[in-house]
Amino acid sequence: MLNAGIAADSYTFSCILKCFAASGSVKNGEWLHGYLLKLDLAACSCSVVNSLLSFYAKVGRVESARKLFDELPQRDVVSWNSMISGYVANGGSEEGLEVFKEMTSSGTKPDIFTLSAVLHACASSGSLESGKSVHNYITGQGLESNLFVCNALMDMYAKCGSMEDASLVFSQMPVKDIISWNTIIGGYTKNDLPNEAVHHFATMVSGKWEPDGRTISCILPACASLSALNMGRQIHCHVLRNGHHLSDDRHITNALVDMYIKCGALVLARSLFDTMIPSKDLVSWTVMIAGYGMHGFGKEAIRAFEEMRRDGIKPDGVSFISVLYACSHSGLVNEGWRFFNIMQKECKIEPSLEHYACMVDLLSRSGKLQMAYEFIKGMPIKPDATIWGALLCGCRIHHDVKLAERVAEHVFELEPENARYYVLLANIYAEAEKWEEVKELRVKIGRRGLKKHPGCSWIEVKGKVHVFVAKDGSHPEVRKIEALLRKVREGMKKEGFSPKLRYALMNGDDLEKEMALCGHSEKLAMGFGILNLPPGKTVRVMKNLRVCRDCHEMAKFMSKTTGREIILRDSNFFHHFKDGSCSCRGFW
DNA sequence: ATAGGGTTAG
Repeated sequence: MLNAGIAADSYTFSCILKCFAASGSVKNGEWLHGYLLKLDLAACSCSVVNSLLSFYAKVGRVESARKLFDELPQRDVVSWNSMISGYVANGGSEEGLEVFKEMTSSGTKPDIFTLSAVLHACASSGSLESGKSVHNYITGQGLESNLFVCNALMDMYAKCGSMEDASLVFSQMPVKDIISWNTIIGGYTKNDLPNEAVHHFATMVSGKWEPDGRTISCILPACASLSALNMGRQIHCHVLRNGHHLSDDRHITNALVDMYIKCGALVLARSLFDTMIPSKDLVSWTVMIAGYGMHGFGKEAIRAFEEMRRDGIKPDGVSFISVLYACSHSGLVNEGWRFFNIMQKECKIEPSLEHYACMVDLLSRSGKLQMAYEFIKGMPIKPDATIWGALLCGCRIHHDVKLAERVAEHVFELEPENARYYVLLANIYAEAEKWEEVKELRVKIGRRGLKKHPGCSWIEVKGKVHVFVAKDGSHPEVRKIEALLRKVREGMKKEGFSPKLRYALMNGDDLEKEMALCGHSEKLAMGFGILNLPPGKTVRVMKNLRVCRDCHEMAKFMSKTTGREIILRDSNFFHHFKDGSCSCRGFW
């Protein structure tokens, strides 16, 4: 065009800059910038300058954008907006908020584009405080009903962890669109409120809204965390019914594979994973590797990791966490060390706190408690409570009270308000029959007013979820279940399996301890499943905390005597019981 | 006909 002697106008330049931005052609854009300077066109056309600003932001040259922005003789609202969103898109939330302040004090009135960029900045820096002040500003401007603004507000509140505020915005919106629904559902899912997510999904569907791919990707992790296999299956059916535009979406398939894994359906997950030829990406592999780890198949996890690398996919930090966890859950200490080294030396990935936590977990689970302690001491970054907590868990498994006390000091100093760790130490004392120390800790928990999560287990039978809490006799069939469990216990004793009384975690005589063990929620749920599910059907039980060792023994025994498979999902691991043994082979 | 915005999977 230029060679033909046809003069380009500002529209031409805007179009071509958009092209350069989309293809990431930094050189071409910079050349055009120089060309425009010679023509002095940049000075007279706001739209061209703003195109240039947006070009620099999109190719990640936010410094060049800033330089151009600073030299502008006049700025309109789009210039300000481009500068703010340029910063935000390149990880400069703080700078974006600074520019916003400059903008308001310079007398340029922010519009809804400005506000969504600024809200995005608050969201990615996770600062609820600045988000709220922007919300106040929005209300002052009378923009609190605008659809775009509300969607951005909800997303900001969700990312800052306040679903109360997000749902308040949602409920007051005069008009909603699919993005509003996706944002609120995804917000609940990410903030670990899966029941709320499911509730909103149900409301959405019954309100004649058609879920799209994003909705599906938002709701599946909620099914996964609830272990709601039937609901997950129904959503999978919806995806299949709605044809290619949904089922070809890799986000959805990856989320489906993850859902099946976390619902205990590893075989289904693997066959779906296998259909993803050749479109498996890093996330697909990571999900599968983590899945094998969670189900106790460490060797398969390693095989998958190596297959992924052979396929030319470069592992990232998250995929290393998956493989390290898999090693730790299967007691593969040497392999774990190997991957920890590969990660740093070959892949040049700096280990994060999570990687260190995996290593501590790996060492302490396999009984190398002292080594784990030294490992923590030698960390180049400051260990947090989860790191020390992993070692504390190891101390419990291997009954090391002395080390536990030293470790607990670190944990309590770092997270004095987390009841979990006090309970953990109390359990360690209880298992060692140190009742005075147990009492002291209970007093401490009470004095601090801390709330601990009661253990509970649940099971789905005929479409209904039955929840059991330890020692809770409220379920109508609890007498029948207890009778069954007593019979199982007698059978176990006859074959020489005595009850693991130390896990009763109470001071008393043997009979009292046996009674307490019998009331554990996972036993009640398993017993209920055996009594109410058709013969031969797999019993799938979920528990919010870790499985008790005595319950683990009993599950093994019952899988043999009833000829049923039992799948027990606890807070982070699956146990598959079959013919008297468990897939975890003692590691968990 | 020209520049800027909101929601997904590990």
